[in-house]
Amino acid sequence: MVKRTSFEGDGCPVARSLEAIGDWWTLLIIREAMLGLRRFGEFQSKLGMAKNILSARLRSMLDHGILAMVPASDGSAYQEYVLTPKGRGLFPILVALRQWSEEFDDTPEEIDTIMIDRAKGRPVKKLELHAEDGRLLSLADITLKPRPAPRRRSA
Amino acid sequence: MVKRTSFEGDGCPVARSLEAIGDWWTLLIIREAMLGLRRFGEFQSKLGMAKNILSARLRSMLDHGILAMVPASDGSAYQEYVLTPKGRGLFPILVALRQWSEEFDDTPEEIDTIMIDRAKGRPVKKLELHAEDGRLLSLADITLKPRPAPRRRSA
DNA sequence: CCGATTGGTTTTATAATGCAACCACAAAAG
DNA sequence: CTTTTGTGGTTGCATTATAAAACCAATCGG
Repeated sequence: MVKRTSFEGDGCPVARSLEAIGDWWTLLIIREAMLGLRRFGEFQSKLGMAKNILSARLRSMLDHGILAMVPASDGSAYQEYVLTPKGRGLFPILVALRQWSEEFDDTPEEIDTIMIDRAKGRPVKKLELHAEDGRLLSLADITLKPRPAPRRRSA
Repeated sequence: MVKRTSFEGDGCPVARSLEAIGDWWTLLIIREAMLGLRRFGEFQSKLGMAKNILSARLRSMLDHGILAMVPASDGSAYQEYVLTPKGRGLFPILVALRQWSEEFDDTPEEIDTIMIDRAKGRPVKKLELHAEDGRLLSLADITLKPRPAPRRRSA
């Protein structure tokens, strides 16, 4: 096999995510969907991508349950692509990508938008990872452990 | 041009991140680096990827300042790849990817590891996005705004 | 009903990926 | 110090993905 290796069977949850959203365009489509775009043509003109690629990505996201097709919105007979809860669940990933650029990009002056708290109009804070007891955690504070065996009925 | 479209000039910080880490293998290499791998052969055998691809990805990450080469560690004359602060800054992205799988994967029983707080041995909480005043924010609570013009000396 | 727009599919060309073979140099063995 | 092994790659070729453009059917606006 020379096809692009699939991570489907992999037990690593990072690999499993990448299997669904790890290609070039998917996250950008999702970003636009989160900003309110819904129609094929909107995505295509906003992102400037080839229509066949967009078509393939949309279908893949439908298959993965990230997007769903809904009948209308205006009165037309066309369909629209909307995020499912699973799709909206990608929000922290986009925030993490954005904040990494904001913090480490070599030419941050080229970044043209900032994410603000709609209620107050103020920039948001950085994503935080906490322990159960509330302590703020960083890379050095965590480790991986095998998943506990699933509960059997008579174990 | 038919080459894979580059997001280099794009002002969107998500696109800019993807330019650096948006390909198939990069984040998996970084995951392994965060778990302690440092040598070419370690990455190659652990990930099972082609050596030329690994070579290209490592070079790209060096160029992007995500990895650095350091001379030794054991006494040998070989070199090792270690994460820079910019590379360690990718940690929230990996956490976000992991947690998305944990929450939305169709077959979560196939996920083989969980992330735990090293100090307490307990699972970590979900990533949280807060406003400056501490309110927990979700997708519906945020919006984007053009980046404020950079301060000029005599403005 | 006629033309334009929307939402794609098909075709064809190029770039990226995967695998295997090869190679230089360091390290270890004799 | 000579041979052998292991590390860290590069090179060549087959396959796959991506891109751009042409094409096409259904829908909508008048």
